[in-house]
Order: sequence, then structure tokens, then C-alpha cells
Amino acid sequence: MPSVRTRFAPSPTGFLHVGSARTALFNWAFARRHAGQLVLRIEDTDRERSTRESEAALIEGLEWLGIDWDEGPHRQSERGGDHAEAIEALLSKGRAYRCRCTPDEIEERRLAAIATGAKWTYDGRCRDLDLGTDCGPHTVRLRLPERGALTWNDLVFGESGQDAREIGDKIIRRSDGQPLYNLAVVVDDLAMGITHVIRGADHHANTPLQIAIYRALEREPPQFAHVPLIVGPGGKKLSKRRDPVSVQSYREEGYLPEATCNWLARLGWSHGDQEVFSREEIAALFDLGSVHRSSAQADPAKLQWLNQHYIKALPRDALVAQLLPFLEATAQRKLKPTPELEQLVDLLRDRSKTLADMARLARFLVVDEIAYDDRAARKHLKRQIERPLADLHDRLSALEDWSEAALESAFDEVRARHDDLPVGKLAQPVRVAITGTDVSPGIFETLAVLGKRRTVSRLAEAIHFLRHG
RNA sequence: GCUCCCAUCGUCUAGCGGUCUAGGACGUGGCCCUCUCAAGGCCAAGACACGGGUUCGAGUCCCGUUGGGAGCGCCA
Repeated sequence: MPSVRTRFAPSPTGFLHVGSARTALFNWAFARRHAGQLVLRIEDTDRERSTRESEAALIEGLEWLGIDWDEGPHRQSERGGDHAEAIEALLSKGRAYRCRCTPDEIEERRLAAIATGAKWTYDGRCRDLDLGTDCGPHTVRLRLPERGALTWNDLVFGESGQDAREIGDKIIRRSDGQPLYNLAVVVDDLAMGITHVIRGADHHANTPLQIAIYRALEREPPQFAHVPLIVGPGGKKLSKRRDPVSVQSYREEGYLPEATCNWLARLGWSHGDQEVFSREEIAALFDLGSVHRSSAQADPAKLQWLNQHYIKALPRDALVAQLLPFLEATAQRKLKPTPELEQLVDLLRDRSKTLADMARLARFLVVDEIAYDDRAARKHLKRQIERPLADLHDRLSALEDWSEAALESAFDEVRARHDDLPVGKLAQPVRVAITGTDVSPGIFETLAVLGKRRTVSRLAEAIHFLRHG
């Protein structure tokens, strides 16, 4: 068995959360870095909330990010036998005991304890009753030592731990016979030979109990590394309503997986001053020692910058392929790559933070009818431009050579005939006429891409618009 | 409330007792370029939360305060 086995163990109760995605990325990178393996385990023991749909979404998210795993997906729900066996073993060795206290009784005693100022841990009422299977509805609790440090050396947080007495005897099996999370993870991590548990810092406080379970099972705990949480604006917890929390939402907004990975990797981890990391570099350079201990705020602006960086670097074919779905959505029809589209995409790289941006800017090329943006039309399609525009229309209709250079000289001629009209004064109205907006790549490049037929007809439409509104 | 954790520019971070008049990146502002928008180039503003120690010397070590976070489930 390889010396390193990590695991990613999400619960399938929604989409792939950015925090989970980063945990997955770190597990993946750590495994790859050490020539180890990554195991995928779906923690679906909460039957109420787990669905196959979200399991599929989880997997789709991982695949999109380019995070591959070596084993699984295992499902925790299919491992009930192991869990039950472990609990029986603990019971028979006296490391666990049956407890028939009901939730109501416990709540009552808890409140009473807190009222006197004491702090509450389970009071051990059933601890030494030696209850058998015939004791009626009951849970099973782990018998913790009276005291004793439950410590570990966290690969991110350093020496960590808590005393057993702070925790109290915790339930490891529900009265319906189902094992609890903390028991199940330990049994599964053991069964799967996990050597390094890399997970969100929200589990840091669970770890002492898990250490206690490992000891009760008389097994060595793995190494633990807790990675800080990703938080939203103002350092507040990410909110589903306010913040984009799923990687799917980033995908839908037109972020590239490379950019998303890079962004996630730099949230809580760094490698000197380096900002740009390919997936391969992440896998080659990732180390837990450089993971920060404080939580990180997700900064969308930095993701945008990274995304544009990767858009600029992506080979043309790949970029067109990635763009197509976004373009089809905005054009409302099926599309195929064309030489014109490929040219335009190259012109748009420097102007797009996301694929959605790029689709918006490329729309004029793939739709038959453009609509004028109100503000742009009011500003640039004014009465006094009618004559120069009409002149340009006629000049371009007669143009044989539809090259950027030829277009530029045509513009120059027309401008000269109209009191040396400045380039911008002509370019902006033309831009609105052919794209509907006052934003596009250079005007000659744009016209060259659009082609003669459509340029001429859109100019005619603009002139009509100027004359008749 | 209790337990635990964290704390460098607005944000992500470098820093692992002297090399720090604290470095980089994003973002922001200005200038250049310019037919629009970008991209690009140049420049700038911007941080060691606070208070005590330890030390010849502290962003770096210790303690407290403040501020944030996590956990305290028959959820995962």
C-alpha cells in the first residue's frame, strides 16, 4: 500500500461547495505530491438529506475541476456492517455501553446543570449499569477515560487536543441502530487505510473524540491536517443566499476550471510570491506546512483576474469550444465554430473576464437581428452623422478588398469628405450600427470579422433608423 | 455561557528574533497608449489590532485585552 492515502468525504446534500472543493483539491494535491492515492467516499448516512442527484453533482464538480481519484466512490451507507461490528467489539470489550437516557431526560438534566453554573457533559447515569440488549430502546455511548489528554500533532495547527473529561461519553450509535458520524468516519478511514485526514477546520473540534475512538479500537490514528474555512465578505460565513457557494455557479458564470483551481489553491495556501499555478504545479508544490491557520475570504475580483489570465493563454480551439455553450445560450440557437468566430475570439481575449462576458461581446456576430443599446444609440446615432454614415455605406458597398487596411482607407476618404471628421466620431456610430453597443474590438478588425454583406446591411438599417426612428 | 482556534495593506499572502525605512499579487487612484472597451507600460496610496512583558534587539517568542471563527446533536 502506498505511504500516502488521502480521502475526500463529502456528504451529498447539495452541490459541491467551494470550501469542499478546496479540501478536495488539497487532498488531491497532497496525494499526487507524495505519489499516493486519493479515495472518494460519499458520507450519505444522513438518509434524510442525502440524494443521488447531489452525489452526481459532486462528482460532476470534481471532474470539471480536474480532480481525479484513485478509489471509490465508496458509500458510507453501504458500510453499515463494519460500523455495527466495530460497535459490538467496543461493547464487548467494555469500551462502550448501552444508555437508555432519552433526549428529553438529557435535556432536562443539561438545563439543570447549566442553571447551577456547571458545564454539561453526559453525566454518566447509565455508565456502570451494564445494560444488556434487553434494556429497551437505547443508544450506545463510548466510555471515555476519566481523564487523559486526547492529543495529536496537527499538520496545520500543530499540537492540538483536549482532555477526555471535557468531552464526556458521546453517543456512537443511535437508538435506531444507525452509527453516528464520528464512529463511522473512524471505522471507514481505518478500513480504507487512510494515512492523512485533510479536512475543514470545522472538524478540528471533533478530532479529540475521534482520537478516543481510535484508542478504544486499539488502532493508530492517521495524521490530521485541518485546513481553515473559506468565508465570505466581511469574514462572515459564506451564505447560500448572498454568495456563490457552489463550484457549479462559477462554472455557469463562465469561469475556467484552471482558474477556479488556481484561485482555490491560493486561498489559505501559498508558495512564496507565486500567484499563478497550473494544476500540475499545484500537485508538484503543495505542502501542508504552508497552509495558513486563519480563514480566508473568497475574493471574486482575484478569480476574475485569474480567469482572464487563463482565457488569454488558452489555445484558440479550446477557447472556442469552451465559449460555444455560452454563445449558444445568448444567441438562442445551435452554433458551430467558424473562421470568423475564431478571429473574433482572439480579439475578445483581452476584453473578457469570463466566458459569459465573451459571449456577450461576440453576440453581434452570431445573431441576425441586433438591438441597439438605448444609451449607446442616444449618444452616437445622432442626426448629424446620417450623411457621413450614408457616404460610408456607399463607399463600403463598392469596396472590393475587405481587409482592415482597405477599410481604414475607406474610412479616411469618408472622413476627409466630411470636414475631416475625427476617427472616433465615425467609429462610434458605426460600432453601434453593427454591434448595437459602443463597446467592441478595434473598428476595422470588427468590420473585417463581420464581413461585407452584414456590415453594409447593418449600416443601411442604422441610416433608416436615423431617418425614421 | 463553556471549550478550542485564529489575528501583517480593502482582499489573498511573503515573513519562520537582527537582512523590514515590512516584499508580492488582486483591487483602488493617477499618468502614458488610444476610434470605444479592454489589454499593456509606468507611478502612487495602502498593513504588522491594542497593552504589557522576554531580549542588546520583536511583525517574528510569552501573557492579557479586543475583535473574528469553530465546536458544545440520537447532523455530517
